[in-house]
Amino acid sequence: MTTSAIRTGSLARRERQKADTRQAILDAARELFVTDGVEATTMRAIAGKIGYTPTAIYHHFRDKDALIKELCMADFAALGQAMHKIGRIDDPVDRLRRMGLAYTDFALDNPSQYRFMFMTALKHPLLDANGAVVTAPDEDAYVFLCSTVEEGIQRDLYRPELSDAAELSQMFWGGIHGVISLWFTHSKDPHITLRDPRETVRTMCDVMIRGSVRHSG
Amino acid sequence: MTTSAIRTGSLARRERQKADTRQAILDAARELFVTDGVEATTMRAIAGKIGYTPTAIYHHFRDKDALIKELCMADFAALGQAMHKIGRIDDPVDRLRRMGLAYTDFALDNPSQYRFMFMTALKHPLLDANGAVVTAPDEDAYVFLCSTVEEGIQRDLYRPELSDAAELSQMFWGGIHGVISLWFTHSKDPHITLRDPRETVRTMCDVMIRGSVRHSG
DNA sequence: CGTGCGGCTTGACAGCGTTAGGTGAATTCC
DNA sequence: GGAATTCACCTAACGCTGTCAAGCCGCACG
Repeated sequence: MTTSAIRTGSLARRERQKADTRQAILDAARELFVTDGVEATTMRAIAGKIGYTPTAIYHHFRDKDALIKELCMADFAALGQAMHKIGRIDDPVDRLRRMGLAYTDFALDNPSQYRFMFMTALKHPLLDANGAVVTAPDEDAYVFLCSTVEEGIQRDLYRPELSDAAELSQMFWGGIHGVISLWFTHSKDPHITLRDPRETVRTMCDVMIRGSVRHSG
Repeated sequence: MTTSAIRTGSLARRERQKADTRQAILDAARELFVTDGVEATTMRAIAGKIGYTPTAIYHHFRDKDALIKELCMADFAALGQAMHKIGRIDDPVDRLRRMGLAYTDFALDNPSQYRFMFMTALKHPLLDANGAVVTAPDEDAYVFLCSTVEEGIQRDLYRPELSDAAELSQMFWGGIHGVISLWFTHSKDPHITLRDPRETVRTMCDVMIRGSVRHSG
């Protein structure tokens, strides 16, 4: 009894300590990724920031990619949460517009995360600890977008030729994503002076919605 | 006279040989960049492909970035040329639509080039051999886009509140760019099945133009 | 014929992600 | 209580990268 209680207590403490270290790695990595960028952040820098050797990280994460993806998943969850806050709005078209603006805010407030989430191709699909393909966390936000568009289609709010919810969703998503990513890659380009991306996205939402709905006159 | 003729001849040959080597480097780099990607292509691989030592490249280009940019500039020129082929179309709105489709074709036909041209941030601005800031070659296509939009505004083809040519241009450009870049980064994502990007761009052009022009009923 | 220029090579450096093998303290077993 | 075991972490190294200082060597020139 006592031994078992001690054992479980010891085990629990050990696991908690390991979890703490793991979290410390994640925190250090997140901070460096945000300030220096993902590519420029080295495993050695992450380890040094928390007083460990680089190899220690490999006891908690398979490789650098796994570490990045772990952070990425949390970001997808945060994005999904931001999207769901919009869920209350009744009119699916208005909801779509609000989602676009919220998505833009998320991207511009978390540029480093956004870059990795949507501007880099994944090498191998996300795998969890068991090696199984992880149900995409971004499915959350994307499915929410699709269902909002689908709802508008069902209610005959969009023009009849725009009946493909997936295509329409990808048009909206892609459009906003494009303005955002152009801002990230070219805002410091001396040759092109970009307008404020929030303004451009706002205009784009207005234009796209007006071009999509029925009785647009 | 004769000596001067000989000297110039020798010099010319030498310079031609150097230019040939330089071009060989560019050709090898281009091929490897396209097949393996820019990041995955090493200086050693480029040099090996044409039978030189890696350091030989540094006698023709300041560093890897300069080599990449040299290729990039040629691509910008090609894109500009593709855009100018559209220049004949009278109606600036129709011209805009055609430019969007041509831009999409260029991107999907030259994915590797496009990736570097518009999906990576430049570290330092383009410098020519003299160290002066190079007049942006992409200005060509971008200025062409802006002037097409501006022409439409001048002719009162767009809605009165859409009077900012730069914002409108960046909205069109960003929108199309977004669909394309989402395709590049997520077309192999098992969680999201993207529609054919050409189709999505076509729909987007229709929607955006209908949402932008006057008398849209 | 000597001299020098310059394209190219040799050999190296520092840094990267990553790995095999070892250390030492905490825990468990007898 | 002493021995055995576990395991988080470290030491040392590997192969790779972009890049550079110094030297070689053939060709053009005085």
